[in-house]
Amino acid sequence: MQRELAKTYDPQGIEDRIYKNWEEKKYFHAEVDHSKTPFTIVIPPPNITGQLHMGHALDNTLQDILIRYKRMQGYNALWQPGTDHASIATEVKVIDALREQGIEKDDLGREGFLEKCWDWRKEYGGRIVNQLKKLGSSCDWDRERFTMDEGCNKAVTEVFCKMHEKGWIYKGSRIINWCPVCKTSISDAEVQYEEQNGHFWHIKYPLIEEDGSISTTRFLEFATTRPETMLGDTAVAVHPEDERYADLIGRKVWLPFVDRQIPIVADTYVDREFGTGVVKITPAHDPNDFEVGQRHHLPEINIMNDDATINKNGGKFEGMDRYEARKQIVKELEEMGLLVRIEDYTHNVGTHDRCGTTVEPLIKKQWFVRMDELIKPAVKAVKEGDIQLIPKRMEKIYYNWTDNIRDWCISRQLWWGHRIPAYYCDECGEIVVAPSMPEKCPKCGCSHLTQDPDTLDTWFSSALWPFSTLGWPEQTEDLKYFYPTDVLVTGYDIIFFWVIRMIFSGFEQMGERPFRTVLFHGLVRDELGRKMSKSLGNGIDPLQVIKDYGADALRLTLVTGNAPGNDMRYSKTRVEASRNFANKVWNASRFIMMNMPEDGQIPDQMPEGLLPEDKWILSGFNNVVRDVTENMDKFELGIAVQKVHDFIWDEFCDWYIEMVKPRLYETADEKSHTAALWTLQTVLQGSLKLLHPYMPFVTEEIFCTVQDREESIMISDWPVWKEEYNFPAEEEAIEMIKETVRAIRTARNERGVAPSRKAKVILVSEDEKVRRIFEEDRLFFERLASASDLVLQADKEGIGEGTVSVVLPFATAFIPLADLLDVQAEIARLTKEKKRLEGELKRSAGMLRNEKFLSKAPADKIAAEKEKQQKYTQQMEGVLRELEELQALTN
RNA sequence: GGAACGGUAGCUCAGCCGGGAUGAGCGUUCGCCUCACACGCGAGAGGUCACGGGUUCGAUCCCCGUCCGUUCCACCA
Repeated sequence: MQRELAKTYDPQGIEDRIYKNWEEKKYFHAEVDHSKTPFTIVIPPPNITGQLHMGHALDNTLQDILIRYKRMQGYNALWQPGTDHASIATEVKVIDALREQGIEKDDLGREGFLEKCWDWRKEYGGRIVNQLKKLGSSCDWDRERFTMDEGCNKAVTEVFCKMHEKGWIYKGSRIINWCPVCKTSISDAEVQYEEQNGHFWHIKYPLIEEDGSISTTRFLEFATTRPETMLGDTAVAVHPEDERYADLIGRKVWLPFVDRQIPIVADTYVDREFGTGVVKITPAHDPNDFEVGQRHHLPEINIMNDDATINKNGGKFEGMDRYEARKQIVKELEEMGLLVRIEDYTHNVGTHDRCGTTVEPLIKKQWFVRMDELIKPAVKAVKEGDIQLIPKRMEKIYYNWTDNIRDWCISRQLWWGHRIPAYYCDECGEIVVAPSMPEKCPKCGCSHLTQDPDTLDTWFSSALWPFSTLGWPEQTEDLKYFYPTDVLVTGYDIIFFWVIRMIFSGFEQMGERPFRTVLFHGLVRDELGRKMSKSLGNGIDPLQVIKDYGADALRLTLVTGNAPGNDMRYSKTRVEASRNFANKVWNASRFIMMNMPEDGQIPDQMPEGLLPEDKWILSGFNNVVRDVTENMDKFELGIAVQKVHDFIWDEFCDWYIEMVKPRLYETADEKSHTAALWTLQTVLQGSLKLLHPYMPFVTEEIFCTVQDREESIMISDWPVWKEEYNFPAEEEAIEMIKETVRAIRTARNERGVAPSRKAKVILVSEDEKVRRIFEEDRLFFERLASASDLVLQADKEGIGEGTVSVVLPFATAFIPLADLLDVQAEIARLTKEKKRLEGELKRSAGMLRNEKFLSKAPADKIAAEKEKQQKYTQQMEGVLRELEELQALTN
């Protein structure tokens, strides 16, 4: 049984071997089993273009902890994995890769390009999956899905057709956000506002006089950040109650360059206080102007091509880039005397979150999802608590979005994605939405139809993920059994993109919430608190961390000391601390293995003759089991793992193992020896189980390989609180000894006594119970307190001068160290102690003298305070006695 | 403009749904290579819990205000 084990735990190699074994044994696989309760998590599907970053590492660590915990608790735990086609992200990458080979997207044509995308997916789609495995993720890989696999495609088509039929998906001309580089529309959620330094150009348009001539004296002045849009102006607006312009409403101004006369309209949208109180109106290129235009039936003049160059509506500026046109227009306005001044101006500019290009709002015919009705059940579910958001404050962010929701633009002018199942009749233009190409046009009967060239927003398919992965639209057994899922774990940054859309899709398609709980986590930032980003180059590669420190260390680091929804900082020293803990666990186990009997046999059941320290640690373990389980059920994973960590290190290793050593080295008492071994083994195993969800590899390595056990820890039973492990009396007794040991150590330390130098300890206590406790535990007490001999007595009989005294509430310990005794130093030490006790007694007395406290505070608080006071009083008496004697010596 | 989060030991952060700050890791001081572990052991030092009010017998915790930091939403042209 005894074998050579490395002095330090080295995760390299071990982790891969263990993971492979888990996979081979099919431990991650879940099947419908009505004898068990399901527990389901669907993975936020990583992009196929993705590389594992710290955000993924955190997200998947949390999911793995939950799924492993529930699996051990006996749930039928399914972690449904898969990847996302990531429409635009992938398309951009493929285009870039092709360009390096000198190939343009259009050269290949749609079919050819899509082939390249699928090649890409084949090559890189598995990469992130393998990286998730390195982390230890216990996903059911047999069920791996892809947002563009056959089933998901079917789900997308089904939803599109159903919602179209219901009138909730429609095609319309609306103002949308356009990316001139990606040449596609994007949704509101994909627009990122960035503060930029720009200019505010103050411009004036001449008034058209009554006789139709262009005035040379009367102008209407306004300001704009985008002068080039004036080419598309179809009005200027003032506030209806603005006296300055009251007489001008209904008249016209002259628009230079395009030589157009445009009306002055009155609209409350205008803020009289801002600038001159005049706004130019460009309905085709500004969302607010668009609305003004609708109200006043203004023409919408699009002045831009898809690449943001000016189109033929821009007259002589046709063909110019938007910024070039801007420059030119400003210059010419100045020459015409229509430029009043230029002001520096900092404002927010909408950019495309993928490529950073400034988006252009413009009018396009696109497909939209009507949101007003769809969102209602999603709001209700959160309001009524059917879906719980953790932390709760995320609800405010959620409602902020749902309350101001706008229709969702879902069509994209991209090729990689789900092609919109709409077909146009080449003859009559009829639109048919159907799962597949109709034989002929239902209106004119001709057989020439063309499918809509656009694809869907990538989030359209992700929104269906919780049920499409389980087989929907088929009514599969999996779907009935595993849906709704239990927990969704994700970052708060995709609450709008994904979480909300899954919720309303779940209600709409399944008639039920997609998950009960959403556990949000924050961002992993760098050591300086900055966001990790490619451009900053401050990203930390989790795979490198795994290589250097092990997956367990990384996982522990990511979950320790972090509360839901809060951002955290990555730091190397924290990973090192985690690695050190893995090593600590390893060595504690190594110690136990080294002391196992040759045949490895220890009793299964609790043996007779457990000593107080055995009962103490068992009781402590029992409490940790209860607390940790409670914390985990509340998703307080950081707190839970802290408790496991502290128990293993501070209680089990630092105290219990040290207490038990004499019994292991001196095997004279067989019964005591066996009791110690059984306790060590029982508490170690239980602790490993509690730790397993967090640190799956090291716990498995010890549980299986080191302890030579067939069955994996990951399918073992989660510990439960047991009455037979509950020993409150021993807890109290051992705590008393610990306190004494610590006080003696401190006193010796202050005297500069080396630990190797042992001295006699005389413990004086009138309390017979106290003396009995120390008598029973003298074996380890002597060792821990560096006592050569422990003498117990009821009074100070026979204690001579030259002893260091350590005053405790229940006893006083005397250490004869005549040669080292410095009376003045002793007096100083005791005086300090006296001062501390005086402070405590004052506080306590103050509270207990306060009649309002006595009359209003709960009884248990009062009792607790009285107990404290008594304890301090006793200790104070001892300190004063000792001080008196020492002072007598000096006289 | 609206909102949220954070301000606790030198650093990074837990915690506190009102009752002595025995908080954690790292760092630091002193002593130890003590037969599991120096990725370690023992013992310390270190905090007006941002500031000002209020509620309360009692506030680091609840309420209001202020300052500082971060973020989200809106986008006044």
